[in-house]
Amino acid sequence: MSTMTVGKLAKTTGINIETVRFYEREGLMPKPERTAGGHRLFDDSDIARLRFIQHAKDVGFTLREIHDLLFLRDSEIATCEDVCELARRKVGEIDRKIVMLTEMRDHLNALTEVCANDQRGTDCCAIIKGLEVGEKPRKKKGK
Amino acid sequence: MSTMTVGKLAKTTGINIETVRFYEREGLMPKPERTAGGHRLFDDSDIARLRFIQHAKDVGFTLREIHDLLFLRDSEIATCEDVCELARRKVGEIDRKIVMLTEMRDHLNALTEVCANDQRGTDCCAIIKGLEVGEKPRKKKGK
DNA sequence: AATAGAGCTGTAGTTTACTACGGATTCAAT
DNA sequence: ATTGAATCCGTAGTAAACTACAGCTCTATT
Repeated sequence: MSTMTVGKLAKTTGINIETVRFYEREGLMPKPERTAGGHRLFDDSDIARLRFIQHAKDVGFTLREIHDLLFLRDSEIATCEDVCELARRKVGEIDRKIVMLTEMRDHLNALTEVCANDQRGTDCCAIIKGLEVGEKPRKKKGK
Repeated sequence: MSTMTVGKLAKTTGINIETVRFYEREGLMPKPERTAGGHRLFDDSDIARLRFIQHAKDVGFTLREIHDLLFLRDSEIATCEDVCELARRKVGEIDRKIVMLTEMRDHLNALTEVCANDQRGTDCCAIIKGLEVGEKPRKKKGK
C-alpha cells in the first residue's frame, strides 16, 4: 500500500489541498499519519474515501449526511441496530432520489428521441412542453 | 386555473416566501402577473415549477444547472439542436448520478440484510467495509 | 549545504443559496 | 372607513462548503 503526501492525494482525486484539510477538520477524513516533520501521509483508502465523498456530494448529500454515511462505513463502535437503522433510512432517501432522477431522465430522453426523428426546424421542441413535471406553463409575457 | 398570492404558493410548496422572490430574481421563476396594487399572482404551473426546482436540488443540481433545465423546458427561442444537445448532456449527468446512487443503495442494502440475519453484536458491521466505493476514474468537471 | 518548492497552521475571504429585517403599501374583512 | 394581516422592495445577515493567503517549516535534489 503506497503512501503519499497531501499534494499527491489532491492531484489524484482532483480535490483541492485546502479542501482535503477542510474535510479533515470537519471529521470527514480521519487524522492522517504524519512524517517526523509533521507532513500528512495518506494511502489508497484515503483516495477511496475522498471519491466516496465526491460521489455522495454529486448526488445531493450534504457533508453532514456524508459524515453519517462514513460513520456507517467506519463504525465498529456503534451498535448493529443503530447502524442498520441509519442504513435503512439512507436507503429510503437514495430510492427517492433515484425515482426523481429517473423521471427527469425519461422526460429528457423522450425529448431527444423526438429531436432525432425530426431534425429540421424547432417544431420538435413542442415536445419540450412534455417536460413539465406536473403542469404546462404558457407564460409569454412581454415587458 | 386558480390564482394565488405568494403566501399561498409558499405554503402549498413548503418553500419560503423570500425564497420564491429569490428564485424570481435569479430567473428560475418567471415574472408573475401582478394585481393592480403590485402583488404577485401565481397559478398551478408555478407550483409545478417550484416542485421541479426542489426535486432537482434534492438530486444534486445547482441552481445554475436547474436554470438550464428550466430553460430547456420553456425554450421556444433556442434551436432544436441546442436544446437537444443540452438535453443529451443532462441525460448523461443524470445517468451517472443514478449509477452512483444505485451503487450506494446496493451497498447499504447488503449491509441491512446481513444485519437482519445476525441481530446480536456488532460483528455484522464488518460488512460496512464493503461500502468502499472503489476506484473509478472520475472525469473532470469544468467550473 | 543550499535551496526550491511542498506542506504546516491559523485566519480570512468567496460563492451559493437562502433567510431575515424594516418601513411603506395593499388587500380583505369588518 | 378602519384596520390588521399580507405584500412590497431593497438590503443585510447567515450557513454551508469551500478557497486563498501569510509567514513559517520540512523535504528532496543538486
